[in-house]
Amino acid sequence: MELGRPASVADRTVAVGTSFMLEVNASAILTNLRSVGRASVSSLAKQTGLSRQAVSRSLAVLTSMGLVEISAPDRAASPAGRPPQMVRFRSEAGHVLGVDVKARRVRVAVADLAAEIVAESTVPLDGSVAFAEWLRTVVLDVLDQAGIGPDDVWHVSVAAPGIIDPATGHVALSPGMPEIVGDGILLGIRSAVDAPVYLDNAIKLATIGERWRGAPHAEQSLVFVHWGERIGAGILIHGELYRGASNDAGDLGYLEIGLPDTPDGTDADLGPFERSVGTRELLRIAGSSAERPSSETLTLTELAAAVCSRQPWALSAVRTISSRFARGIAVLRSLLDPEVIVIGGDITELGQALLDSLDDALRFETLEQPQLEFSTLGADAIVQGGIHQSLRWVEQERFGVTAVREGSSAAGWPRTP
Amino acid sequence: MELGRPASVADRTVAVGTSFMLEVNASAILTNLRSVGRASVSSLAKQTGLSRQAVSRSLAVLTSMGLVEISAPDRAASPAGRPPQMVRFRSEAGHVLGVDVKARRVRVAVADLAAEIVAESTVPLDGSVAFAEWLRTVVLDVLDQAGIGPDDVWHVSVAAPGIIDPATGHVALSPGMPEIVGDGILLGIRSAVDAPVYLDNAIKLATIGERWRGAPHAEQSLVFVHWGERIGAGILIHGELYRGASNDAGDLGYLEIGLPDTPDGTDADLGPFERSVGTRELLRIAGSSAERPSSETLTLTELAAAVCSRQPWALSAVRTISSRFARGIAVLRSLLDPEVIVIGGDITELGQALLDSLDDALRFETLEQPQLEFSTLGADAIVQGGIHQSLRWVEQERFGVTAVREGSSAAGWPRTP
DNA sequence: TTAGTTCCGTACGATACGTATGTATGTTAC
DNA sequence: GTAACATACATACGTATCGTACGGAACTAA
Repeated sequence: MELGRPASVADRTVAVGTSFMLEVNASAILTNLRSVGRASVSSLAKQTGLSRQAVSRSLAVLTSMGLVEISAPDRAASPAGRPPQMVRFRSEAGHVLGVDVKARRVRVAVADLAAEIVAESTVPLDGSVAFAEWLRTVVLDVLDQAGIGPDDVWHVSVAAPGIIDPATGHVALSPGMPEIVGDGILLGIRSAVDAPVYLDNAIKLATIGERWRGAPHAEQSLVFVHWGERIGAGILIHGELYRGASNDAGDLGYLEIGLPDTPDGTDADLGPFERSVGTRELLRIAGSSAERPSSETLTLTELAAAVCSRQPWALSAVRTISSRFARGIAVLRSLLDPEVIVIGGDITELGQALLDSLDDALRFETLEQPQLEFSTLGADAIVQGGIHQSLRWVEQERFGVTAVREGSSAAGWPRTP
Repeated sequence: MELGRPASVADRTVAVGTSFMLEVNASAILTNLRSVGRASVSSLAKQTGLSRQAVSRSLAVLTSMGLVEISAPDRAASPAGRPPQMVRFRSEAGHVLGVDVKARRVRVAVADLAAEIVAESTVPLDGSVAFAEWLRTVVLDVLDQAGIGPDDVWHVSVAAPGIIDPATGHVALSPGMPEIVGDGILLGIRSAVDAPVYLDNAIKLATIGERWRGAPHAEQSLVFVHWGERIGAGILIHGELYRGASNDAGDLGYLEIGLPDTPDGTDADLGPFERSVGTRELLRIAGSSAERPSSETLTLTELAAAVCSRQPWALSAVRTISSRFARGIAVLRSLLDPEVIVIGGDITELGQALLDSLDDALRFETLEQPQLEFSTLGADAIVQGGIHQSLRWVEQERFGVTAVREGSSAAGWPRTP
């Protein structure tokens, strides 16, 4: 279930039989075709450096696997001469699911192999029925909506809040959703579809989503910070999610860097950094300002409105919290030096004023600072990250070249008897 | 020169011609043989899953390349039957250089392809002659001592202090060694041997060395902290060195986490963290202790002796600095969560007392803390890291399977006409 | 000396690749 | 409308690799 490649000595790829070459070439051709969508045989031959015959052979295999399709000749493709038959990647050959489980609702998206979302559904949680059983019906409903059967799903990625071991999919802790602790999600999904399931923390998958759809210019390193009452981060390094030794990397909330803190005993459920820069502290600072006209409990949306109308007391609170958060960014910068830091979570309600304020606070840092952005995907990032994660699995396990050892070819490729 | 693999779509490996299979298999066999040293043809066949003929064919190619050698039959290898001819990896077929340039001396080590050091030399710097020219003679001397010629060197890795761009090998800044700024090192090495040269910051290569020889149990993530007057770190993630967007990741010295600092203006050449926990501050704290008998300027060696004899004033200073450093470790932990943190640099003179003191300071952290170790390699780590880096280049570029495209096979493998 | 075991070498069929040649199907010029 | 041209497709042939099969070589043990 883990996507990392072991690459040990024993697992080194060995070519046993000439059919291995076909496998290698078909995989290369498929990759090429997927990147362009439609192409002629000749253009594929030119791209890969193979002869047209070799390309044709590979395409025959791919056609029999249902992955490509030969469509009508297209005279527009080459101005003179016989018009080439076009080859198309059958992105409808398989589908993947991205699932976002939250305390109040579950969101499921079905995407084809070109990452195009073909069906999507957000369903409020129904507490009257067992979670696994309920999840099963939600998934089956979306599949029905997409017009595909359970067998058409190749891989599922699920995001949920809490502490999750992605190797097993076991949910160890989920303060906001006790019903998912254990293997309830896994069981629910597996009862609906017969495909590998990847289950991970929501922030991790959101990070993948941001890298992929939100900030694709961050090739190598990206940090996604979820900034709300709680604060957590996902770290992408070398284009891969980095989890750390205890599956705990990016635990910004418990960062302790000498910032002002609440008195002992208050907000003990939060970490030091959360107590200092989380939205709860922000609302406390802004709400208790002497200049503020009202004295009712302040909400984030009200604060955002006040910031928007440039109320001094609101701007002042944002500046205070920004300067504290900037200290955290500076620490992140000196240790990790990421290309981009993407900020998501409730705090983004504050809009450009917050970004400006952060930039001001970081202006005095000596080191070159990373690019700072708000998430452009918002809540979508999680589902998108799941889809991307699943498609990466498909690429590696079903489209990738398999290590042929001791005659046991891996799944996906047909044996030529 | 960069070892990372681009793996773009266009560069995807394509099998053009059946000789590709031989290449794949020979590479796999070579890897296998390298891991065991000596093996019979049959055992290699069993290991790789290939037929004996295929193994023999590959071995013939490898023999013609000079990489393997068929030695006398060994009756001990199989108790009954005809004794097998043994195949040996010719680790003397090529050599790599690890070079450690420091302000006062240069250290050069020659290693064979089995990473065995065959010659080593540490030469004090000679300021009377141009640096590049001097480096050239040092390198040639060591090669002479190893009994090999310049053509037998396949790759060189050089470590130097300062800000270095490993992509170009250009030294941008080196406060302690102005003579190496620019391309002096590159020119000196290249005038001695005709091989690719990798030039990087010393801490980075030390990190690789620690991972490889010092703490090989840290498979995935390791942070090497150089702790002296200055403080810097190298970060290994996913088994790879992580540099960050500005080639600046792990810049611990400029970490600012609210620790006690010197008054403004003092030690302006150091960063905040260095001013707070570096050896200069340690000696200042210990030296100004009222309990200390002498009032002369304290050296680290004297302090280490005092710690060893359990002088209260020395232990107290170590405790103070440890608790500050532990704060930095905690930050590192919450952001990066590495498996192991290896500490090197002058501070290791203090020995076990420092480690104990750090453990005490970290005991109260809520999160599970990473394993804390002293470097077992010391100054050797840099040269060892260089050798490892070079051998990795050799593996990828000369032993690895090359993407065969448009008939242009990569270097190393013979064309079969 | 003989049986058993293991290794080495050659022969054969299968498969994939590239090159070469011929055929099919379009556009363009007259 | 027909000829010339350009491109794509299809078939045939030679090359190289692999695996399997079989016979000879070398050594041990009875």
